[in-house]
Amino acid sequence: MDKSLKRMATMQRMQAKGLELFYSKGYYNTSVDDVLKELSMSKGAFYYHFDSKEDFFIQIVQNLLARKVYSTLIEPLEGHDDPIVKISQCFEDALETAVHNEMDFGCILSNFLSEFNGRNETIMKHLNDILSIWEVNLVFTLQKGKFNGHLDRHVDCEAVATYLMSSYFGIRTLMAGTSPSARKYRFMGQLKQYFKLIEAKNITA
Amino acid sequence: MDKSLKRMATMQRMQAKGLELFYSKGYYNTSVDDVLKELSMSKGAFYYHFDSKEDFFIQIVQNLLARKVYSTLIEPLEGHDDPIVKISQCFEDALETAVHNEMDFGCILSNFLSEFNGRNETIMKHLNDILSIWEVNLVFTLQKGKFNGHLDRHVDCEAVATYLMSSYFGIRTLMAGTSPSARKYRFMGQLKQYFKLIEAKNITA
DNA sequence: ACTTAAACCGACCGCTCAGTCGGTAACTAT
DNA sequence: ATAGTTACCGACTGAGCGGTCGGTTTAAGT
Repeated sequence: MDKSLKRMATMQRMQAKGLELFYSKGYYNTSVDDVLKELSMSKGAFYYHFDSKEDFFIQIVQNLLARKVYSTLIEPLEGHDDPIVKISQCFEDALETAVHNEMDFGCILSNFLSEFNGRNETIMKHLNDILSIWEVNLVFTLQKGKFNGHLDRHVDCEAVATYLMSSYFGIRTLMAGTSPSARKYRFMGQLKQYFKLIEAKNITA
Repeated sequence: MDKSLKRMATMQRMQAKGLELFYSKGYYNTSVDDVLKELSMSKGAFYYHFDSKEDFFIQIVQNLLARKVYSTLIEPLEGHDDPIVKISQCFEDALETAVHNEMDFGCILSNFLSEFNGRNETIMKHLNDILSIWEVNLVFTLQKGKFNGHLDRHVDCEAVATYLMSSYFGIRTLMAGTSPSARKYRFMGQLKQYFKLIEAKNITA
């Protein structure tokens, strides 16, 4: 399955730089030549490894974005602890990287969803795949939390997942504007208020 | 202040079609010729009325987007009734138009914020102006609600506004993907749960 | 009828972009 | 050494873009 190591290494380099530029300048606003210039490589090298700009992007989505979303937004939720604590921490960490202008992979996903929506069916399909993996895992984590007695029995896990994803994507759009760290602080405060609603009620002392 | 009526009418037509195309295909993915083709007009007409594509877009933002955001997201909040009821209804209405694939101006704003972030300072400034007008009015509405006894005294109005804007922008990104009406339903349910947190507590019966 | 200016036309320019192609260097197998 | 394959080079093509400009139409004023 692994082609020659050299090939893999080159493709990795190209994809990493590609993601960086596509994220910061947008897909349609980044030319293949922009990527190649930063890598001091030639058109020939690019089209030797990839069929087209679109193919290049899709491979980036599958090889880099999907893995990173998994490792930053899904993996941290594993285990049997209180899902509220883990989701809070997970969002906190993700938004903190966003404050420092590093690549926040949830934000990347959200940006690309906006950029390709209604413009490129093929790419949207791949992005929506990642989105639904996140959604499924969030729902699963919440259900497990309910089963383990961390969440209130009446909680609608699908709805909570939708709401959490919404607020996360939205705060990233807002933070891109002005005063990101103040907005992050306010957001996390309200998120924790919201979490109080769905945590298990200690009706019996 | 009003130039000749003909001039105004033509510019209006161009701007309306421009917004429609920029919204559905994105700014960078829509050429001036695309707009002109749909209007059966010529390059000359376009550059007679507008300095550049960017100038054209900024005028659209100021003349159409700003007004529409105001009339759909801000004006409905006026008055002295319970802000929770009004904000709920306002979001409900905006998301309903979104379900039917009509132009939802909050969504347009959110999309453009994503598209121009880090790519065009000038345009971002105009978009952020609209955003902060919305924010200021939300905060004001909430504070008034607190004063009128509809909201709990301990509510942090800035934080609630940030949280509301986040969730609204986010749900629009999500709804663009799959099953918009199911997501809208789940979202509104959780939003109403959240509102229970900030409404005035009837501690005294 | 003549003048004038606003409104509009569309060929054209310079440039950027995705993608092509004939060539070459480096490595590997025999 | 030779042949074949992989990896890479960079000039080039053709389409599409934003923007220009000389010219034409329309309508109002006199």
